[in-house]
Amino acid sequence: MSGGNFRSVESPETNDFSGNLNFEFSEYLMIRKWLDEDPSFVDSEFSVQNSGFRANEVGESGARSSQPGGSTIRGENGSSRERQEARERVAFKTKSEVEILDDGVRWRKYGKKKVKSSPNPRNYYKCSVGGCHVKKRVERDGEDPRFVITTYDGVHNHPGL
DNA sequence: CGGGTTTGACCTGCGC
DNA sequence: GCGCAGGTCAAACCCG
Repeated sequence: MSGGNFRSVESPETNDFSGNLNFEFSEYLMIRKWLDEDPSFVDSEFSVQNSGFRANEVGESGARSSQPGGSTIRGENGSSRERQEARERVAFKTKSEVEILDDGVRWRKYGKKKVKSSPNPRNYYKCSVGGCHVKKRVERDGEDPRFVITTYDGVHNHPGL
């Protein structure tokens, strides 16, 4: 039952925003999901979803009015782990032309770095919500520029936007 | 005026 | 001990 707490990502009825999208190409792949304390999760998750993620173009206007659809990554410690500060790291491979994926969280870019593994630079984002120290890493796939790899690092401590 | 973004510099960890 | 790669911070600038 790995990834049981991640079911919330699927929004079976939250398609209200489907008519407000700039482009409905919302497809993402969950590459990896692992806990800092449980290496067993490494490469344990590999799912393909295509239901509810919103990709906004540069300069989207008010598209962030619908509910996040539960896309907010939150660690519901359903296991024996009581470490609420456990570093949950999830890597997503999203097919989008832009890297601005509105998942209901306000991100503040705090750094950009070019990595050797890819000819494209990597962007670092941090949650601008006070008390929420969640970080996000966005990188374009070097082999498939149309794909964007988004890595979430941490768990949100604030209610959905 | 405030928040957010940008770019370079600096720091840390790991490998050799 | 040094070098490389990755990650983070900070000052300045831009936009709303």
